[in-house]
Parts: sequence; structure tokens; C-alpha cells
Amino acid sequence: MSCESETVTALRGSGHKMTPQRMMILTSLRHASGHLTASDIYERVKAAYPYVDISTVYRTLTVLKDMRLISETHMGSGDAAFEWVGAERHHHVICKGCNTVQEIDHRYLEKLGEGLSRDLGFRADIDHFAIFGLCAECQRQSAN
Amino acid sequence: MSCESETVTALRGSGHKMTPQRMMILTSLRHASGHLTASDIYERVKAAYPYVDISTVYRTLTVLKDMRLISETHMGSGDAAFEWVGAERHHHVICKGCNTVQEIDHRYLEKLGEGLSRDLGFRADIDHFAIFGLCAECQRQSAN
DNA sequence: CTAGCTGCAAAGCGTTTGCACGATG
DNA sequence: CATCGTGCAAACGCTTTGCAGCTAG
Repeated sequence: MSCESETVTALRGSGHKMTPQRMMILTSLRHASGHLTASDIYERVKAAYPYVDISTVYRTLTVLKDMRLISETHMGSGDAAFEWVGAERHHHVICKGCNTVQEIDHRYLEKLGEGLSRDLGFRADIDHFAIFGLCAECQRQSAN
Repeated sequence: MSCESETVTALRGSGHKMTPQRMMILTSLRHASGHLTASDIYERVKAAYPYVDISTVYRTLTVLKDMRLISETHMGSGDAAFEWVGAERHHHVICKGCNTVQEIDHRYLEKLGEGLSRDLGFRADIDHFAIFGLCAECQRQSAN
């Protein structure tokens, strides 16, 4: 079977049904290189299945989020970005000047999680962080 | 004069006018113990000045944000939280279980900023971070 | 067969914008 | 007195919800 079979099993196991819509939403997230907004997903699914509704996308995203199969991140642009929770954790730095999104290693955030856990007993969700700021290029420009 | 006088000077200096509305928005942020949403501020100002409009609040917040006198943080609840940028930087950990907001020291984030600056030349906005997760108490409960 | 999912339409929410009037410097 | 800020109302974009019909297990 396809590489989605384990996800299907996970859904069924928690009392959910598998539908073509869910399958496609799931696949588009699974195979996306980065994060997708709800309407990104909507557009992609609609290409192959024109009658999906955006509300179905949101409802499915909620289910997947609750099952911790995907993560939701607010990137500051008003809408939320969703991403498949894969093996390698990574984070993003977003330049407020040129809106470039750069991926960074989990290593940068590792210490933070450990510190919070040790000192406060707080288990931080550091699966997917969005860090805003100015990239080197934009710093140079604003200095002029 | 009041403790706001330097802010007034800063506003004037950058070509802005001082109005009673701005003064009150500013004061409510200045004297708030934590972060306030736009409608929090709206409510507070309205108590003393009933004819303010929410759009004025937003417009003033934009001005103050551009001047870096306040910070804007998205705490995941759909709306944005604003806070006076004081001398001591601090961050927040937010429990997704009980919604408790806990303040944490800047020390936890220091290394992150240094690393990004050193490796990528990226100047991260780490004035005010919101970190989600589960507090010790809620972890215990969900374990049952 | 029955719980759960869907599409549709409409509403909800925080936020932004156009406009004419009013206040500030 | 020119410019900028305001209140009002309406629009915006993302997200959620109520509902009747449909579908997966």
C-alpha cells in the first residue's frame, strides 16, 4: 500500500473515518516541502477534486492537529500554516523586510526546551517555531 | 510632568501629534502589568473616554509598534497581544491545558539570538516570545 | 443501519479602510 | 491654516457553525 497507510490506520484507530477528501488533504500535507496554509491545501485538493469545501479542510486540519500528526504555526500574516510532523524537527526564521522564510536546525532550540523542562517542569511545544527578525541583507539596506 | 513625557517627546519628534486618545492608549499600555489585546485597550480607554473607536486603537498601536515602543505578539488565540517594551526583556510560556501564562527570563532565549546572529547574520526579534506547551500540572493530569 | 463526514450558506471574529469632520501644532 | 487624527460605517480575510443530505464501516 501507499506510504499513507499508517496514517489511515491511526485515524481509524481513533474512531475517525477515511474519506477521499481527508485522503487528499493528508497527502498534500504529507508531500509538501514546507508549510501550507488552509487555502493552499484547499487549492491543491480542489485541483483533483473540485467540490471540496474550505470548511472540510479546516475540519480535517483540526482532527489531524488533535492527533498531533500536523503542527499549526502562526507566521504573523494573519493566517495559520500547517505542516506534517516529520522525523526531523526544524524551525523557521522569517525576515520582516523581504518576507523570506529560512529553515533552521532544531539544535538552536534544543537548549531552550531542556531549560524550561528542568527549571519549570514545562513541556514546551518546540516542534515548529517561527522566529521573526531582519535578515542580513535587509539589515544592510535599512542601515543606509 | 508625568512619566509619559518622554514618550510624548518621542512621538512629536517623529512627526506625530499627541491627542487625548493616544495619551490614554499609551497610558493603559504603560501601566498594564502584562499584555493587552486591542479590545482590552479599547475597553479600558472607553471607561474614561466613551467615544473612542476601536479603529483608533488599532491605528495608534500601529504607530507605537513602528516606533518600537510596544511589541506585538500572537498568542495563538486569533487576536494579537500588545505590550510596552520595557527595560527588562522577558517571554511567556503558555499552557495549552489551563491557559496559564507564565513569565520567563530572557536568559532562556539569549543563546538562540546569539546563534542566529553568528551563523546566519539574522537579527531575531526576541523581545517577546510566546512559547506554547503543557505545564507540570497539566502533564500530570493528562498522564492519568 | 447509524455515527460521522460533507457541501453549502451564513455568520463570526479581529482587523483594515474610505470618508468627511474635527483637532493639533 | 495645513496637516494629521478621529469617529463612523462598511468591508475585509480567515475561520467557524448550523443544517440537511450523503457515505463509510
